[in-house]
Amino acid sequence: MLQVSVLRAAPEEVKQRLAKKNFKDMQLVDTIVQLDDDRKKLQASFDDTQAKVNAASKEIGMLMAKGDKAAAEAIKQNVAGWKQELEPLKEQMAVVEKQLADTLVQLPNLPAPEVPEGKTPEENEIVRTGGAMPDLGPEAVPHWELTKKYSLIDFELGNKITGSGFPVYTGKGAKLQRSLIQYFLDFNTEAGYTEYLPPFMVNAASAYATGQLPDKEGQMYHATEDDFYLIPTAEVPVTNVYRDTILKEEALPVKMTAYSPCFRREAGSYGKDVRGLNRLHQFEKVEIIQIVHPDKSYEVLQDMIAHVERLLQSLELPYRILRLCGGDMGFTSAITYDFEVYSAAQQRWLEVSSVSNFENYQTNRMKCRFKGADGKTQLAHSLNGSSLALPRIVACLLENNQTATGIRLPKVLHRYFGAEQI
RNA sequence: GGUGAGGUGGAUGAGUGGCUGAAAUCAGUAGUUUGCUAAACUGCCGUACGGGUUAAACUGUACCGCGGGUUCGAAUCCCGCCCUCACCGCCA
Repeated sequence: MLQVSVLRAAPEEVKQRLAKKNFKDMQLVDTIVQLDDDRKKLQASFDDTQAKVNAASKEIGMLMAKGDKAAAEAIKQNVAGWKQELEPLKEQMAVVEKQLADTLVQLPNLPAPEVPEGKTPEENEIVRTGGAMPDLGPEAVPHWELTKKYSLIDFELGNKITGSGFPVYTGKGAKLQRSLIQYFLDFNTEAGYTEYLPPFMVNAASAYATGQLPDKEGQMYHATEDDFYLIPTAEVPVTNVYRDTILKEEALPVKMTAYSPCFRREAGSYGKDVRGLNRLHQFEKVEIIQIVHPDKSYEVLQDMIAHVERLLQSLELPYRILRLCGGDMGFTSAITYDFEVYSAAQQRWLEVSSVSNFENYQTNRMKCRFKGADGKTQLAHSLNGSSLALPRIVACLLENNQTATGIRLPKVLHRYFGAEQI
């Protein structure tokens, strides 16, 4: 969440930047500043009164020790009065603090200056395009036919076992998943990321810290008996490794990578968007996460983009990198670059990665700080990106590499998959 | 799931109602001294939210797993919850 100090310092500038993100509820900014004023006043008066109570209590203790019971009793009368004053103050403070917290989380992160103006995905900016477009013959088919033809994925079986959006990978299809996960993790750890294998369910505090709650509650599967949430991405458990911690400056940057299945309810999706592997309720993904010094986060963002780009290049897929416009960005992000690969048979671009700098929006919620050389603690910056989400990569690999005799695999996968084609 | 024992500052660990935001030791850090692959001594060394200051200094409040309660006063007493450990049960 945003820091109140930022809102106080320049409320009008904050509003302007929020407007770029297509945020409408501008009076919230003023509401927050007002609530914070109220909070400060209440605390000042509460603290003053409490100080009197504390001083009196100490005095009572000393009088009792001396045996001056009468004097002690007299002071007790005063204390009783102050305590009555404290009760309503305490209640008001709790109310104001809750309002402040509830309001503050309604503000999205501020977009970085270089975020393009725009409200819809059409207004995203294409940064660059890479890889060679395949030249498929007219007999090319979409991946949902290929997965059937080669017995790689059984969507109907998934329907029976669970429901739609829960595919069952079989035989070489399952092995391809495993190969990709293994390859992606190796690629990341070789670049200095430490591998984590996190829990696939988190508690509410963790979901709140990375911003899934309260904003996207309906997107997550919720195990109500134990109040756990199935993770929508490994970002949630892995970023929370550093919740409520104060790092040493020399511990930065923290670089983490993790494989996990991702669970998303995707309520309201339909049509060709959800056909085959395009959108699932459960899918596999490898994520990269960094926690860095605030001065370095934009440099690191470029590193992460280059890292994901190299990974896509190694898979020999045609791709493009988009800089998302303000209106299409996520709630918690300051800037986001999406990676899309071209699905030759569907003739459309499919998102396979999203690399974002959250600046201190997540770390402020998480209370993830570091102690600088000057001894002061300050919030770190957090970033993350997919490297990569599997389903659409698989869709493109299958479609773009289909031949009359089978499906070719890119060189880097040969040793993981144990064969050069399917 | 059951029974028992516990959860104190970076670590170990003292503290059963007031003089404890918390002993002591270790680690960390600044310095002094002696000098040589280091030792001794001294100071400093939690977090959050306020007040205050150009910035400090200084100062108020809260925090000893979390949340309530008793009391003039709670790390200390009571209740609920969470977690850890041991044993039992169950089990990949």
